[in-house]
Amino acid sequence: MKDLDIAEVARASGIAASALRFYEEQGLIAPIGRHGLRRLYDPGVLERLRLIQLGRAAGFSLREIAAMFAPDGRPRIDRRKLAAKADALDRTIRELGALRDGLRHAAACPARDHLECPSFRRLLRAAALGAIRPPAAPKSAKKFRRPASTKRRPSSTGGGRA
Amino acid sequence: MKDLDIAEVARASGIAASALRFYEEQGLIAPIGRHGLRRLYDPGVLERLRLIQLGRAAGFSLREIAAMFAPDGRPRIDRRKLAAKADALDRTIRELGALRDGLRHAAACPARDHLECPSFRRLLRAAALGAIRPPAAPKSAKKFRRPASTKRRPSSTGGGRA
DNA sequence: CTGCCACTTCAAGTTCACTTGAGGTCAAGC
DNA sequence: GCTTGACCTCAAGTGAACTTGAAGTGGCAG
Repeated sequence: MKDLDIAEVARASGIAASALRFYEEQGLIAPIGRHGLRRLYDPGVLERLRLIQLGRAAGFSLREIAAMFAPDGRPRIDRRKLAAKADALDRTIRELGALRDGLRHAAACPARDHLECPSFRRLLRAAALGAIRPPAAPKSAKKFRRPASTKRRPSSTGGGRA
Repeated sequence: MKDLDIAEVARASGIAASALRFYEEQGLIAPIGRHGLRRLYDPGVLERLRLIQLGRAAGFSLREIAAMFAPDGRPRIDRRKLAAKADALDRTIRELGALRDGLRHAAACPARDHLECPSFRRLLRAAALGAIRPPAAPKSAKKFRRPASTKRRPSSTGGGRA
């Protein structure tokens, strides 16, 4: 395939060009070359970006993601850490599952005060078992400059605590 | 039960006193009174804090959480929004599940370059289907005020994009 | 009554992940 | 050959969620 310029990558990945440059600065991606000043990207960068987005969604910091990617390109990953992360993710998933059930219950439960509902409290208690590591909060989302859609609403960030 | 002072709440919840004051400033919690200058909390605040932590883990911003709590105290929640959030959570959970599987696979797969492994690529593709909303990044996690340590290493935060 | 020190307020600082703005370059179209 | 404008760099700004520091207050042990 032909190489892509930054605008094409931005369009294809849904990631702003400024963010792509930032990722490069952080060592997460790299262009294969330049055409004049302009960066040229191998189409494979799109897969890498998907991996990055995924990692972010899972609560990894860019630094952590960079660490599991290796500076040179391919995902040289520490298998032990990977397994540990998978376990952590599993816990998070279970907690989020409990939260989801709690939300659904709250949406359906006729009780006026959810904290009075025994089943809601049970879910709450179950979900709160593991020390939760809050994800990071996106800022706002500017998009790159597409006309419609892309609603971008930050989510949250957190201060995790012991 | 007896009322708690801020240090007790911090200890019981695992949330720093400074964060509790911050939450109060943001309208997320409130003391039931004061003893002199000192805040006194109803033990019920602990449940509220669990809910807040859970919400943060699920990717809600403090603002969003405050919105679903109501300024007066009880969780007056918009059932429609709740259901929508549950659906969004469900998508996130599925994506994280795919990511977890991908991580586990990567930890076990003998292929040197995971991107060359068809099953890893398939997982990647599956996981990337939904536009992912990255969570927020906790700053560090200071704990409340333990003597040593507190190394402060942030984890991640994210900028989501369409 | 004295002193301690946990608690208080308030402003400023920090981290993360980007975005924005100013000023510059250059490939391509006219 | 000149203009255009997408792309460039670099510094500074932004927002979220807290933390930190300085200066003050007051309950309570002694």
